[in-house]
Amino acid sequence: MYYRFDNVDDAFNLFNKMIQSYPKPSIVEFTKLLAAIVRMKHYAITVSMCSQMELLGVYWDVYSLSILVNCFCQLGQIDLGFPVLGNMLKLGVEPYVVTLSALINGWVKGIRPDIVSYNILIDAHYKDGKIFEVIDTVDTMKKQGIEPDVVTYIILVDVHCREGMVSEAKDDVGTMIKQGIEPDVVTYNILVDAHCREGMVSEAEDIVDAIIKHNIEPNVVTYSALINCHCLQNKMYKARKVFQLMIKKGCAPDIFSYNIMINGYCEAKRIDEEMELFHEISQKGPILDIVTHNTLMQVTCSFLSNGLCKCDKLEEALEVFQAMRNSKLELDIVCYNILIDGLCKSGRDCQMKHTCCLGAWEKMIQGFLRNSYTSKATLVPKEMIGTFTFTFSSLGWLFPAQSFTCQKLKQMAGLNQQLEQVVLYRSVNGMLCSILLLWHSFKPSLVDDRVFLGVSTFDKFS
DNA sequence: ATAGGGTTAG
Repeated sequence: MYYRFDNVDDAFNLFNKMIQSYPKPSIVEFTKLLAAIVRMKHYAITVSMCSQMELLGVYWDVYSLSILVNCFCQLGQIDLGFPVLGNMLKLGVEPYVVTLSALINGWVKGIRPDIVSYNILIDAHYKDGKIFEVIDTVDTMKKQGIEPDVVTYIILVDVHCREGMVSEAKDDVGTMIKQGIEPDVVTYNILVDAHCREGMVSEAEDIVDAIIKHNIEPNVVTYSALINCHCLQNKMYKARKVFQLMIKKGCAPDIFSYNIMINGYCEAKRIDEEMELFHEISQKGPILDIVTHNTLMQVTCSFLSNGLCKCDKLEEALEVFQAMRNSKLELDIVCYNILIDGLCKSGRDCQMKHTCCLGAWEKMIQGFLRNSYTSKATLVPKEMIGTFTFTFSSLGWLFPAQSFTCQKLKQMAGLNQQLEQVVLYRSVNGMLCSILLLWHSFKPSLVDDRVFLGVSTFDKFS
């Protein structure tokens, strides 16, 4: 049985029931719940739950550990995350030294890594840009008598594709087949996408034709990659054609396909068609997500640089932003960057900036409180850099490192005297991550670690 | 029950 939730709150409620029940549910039950939350891409919440489970003395197994480790990887917290894992497992080892290799090297109490553990680690190394480690881990795995499977090969194919080595990626697929591992639609999707990115459109189309002949049905990802390919070349009529073909073949467009189309129309400055499509999804399509909204904000903000209709366009972007704040959508770093960029371009309207800062503040505090990272916040020191106060905090868990955002904020702070303080956060491993803008209504004297330590201090602001 | 693919800012 799987869990499926419409929103995180329901999952959260169930989790709270589970940790209060007696006898306490088995790790299997917890794992099913965690898996459901991971499917909703709420990695930080999952980590937080794992940490509470540890306090309850739940026994970990290779499945639950894989989920946890994967969350760290998805959060881009490879260096930071694994020590926490080590700590959680009470290995009694110095923090910052232990990594997932603890699991791989068999240091973790009797839990043997399986093919999934290895694939997660291989993928994590790859996403971290450590290609040597990718190869190394594959070797280690083989030495342990675990042979690469289709997922392992897919990562290797992806490595070659992202390095622009498309023909090498094709060779990988040949090797797979020789090893008796049948490439699946995911494998071919990577190849199709890679060819599109290299501008080899007809080759991409040939691959799709070839896989159909091999009785592999293209799926929504295959079609989306092709659609995106045409969009990137500004050939919207072709994109539309594939979009319609997909529907005709009984493959329902998902939010990705719609977002790709909408973005394509935006880039082509065909706003009418973009809005038409937007209304189409609003009525009968999948639920609009953060990317859809961000794209809408982006298209209005893109007018700002042309020096056209400055204020009303920014007003439009702010309306979208407001709608997002009122929704259950979790605002992300791209959202803030688009808005901050728009604010910079549009001059220095205080009211607008106020809206932006307040939003950033509220969302971060909400996320922070819900994820209950209070204990992590106490672990970290504080330092001053330049004219800004950099405070170390666990807010980095909410947003990954973004130096661009920080630059924009500095620019903005310089422009606006009323902005009393810009506080930039760094995660423990020293990477710039989230931003918090403190508006003048918040007393600067409260700008210290206490601000982040929980509800009691938060009350002072609300 | 866990792992892999397609979208938005710079």
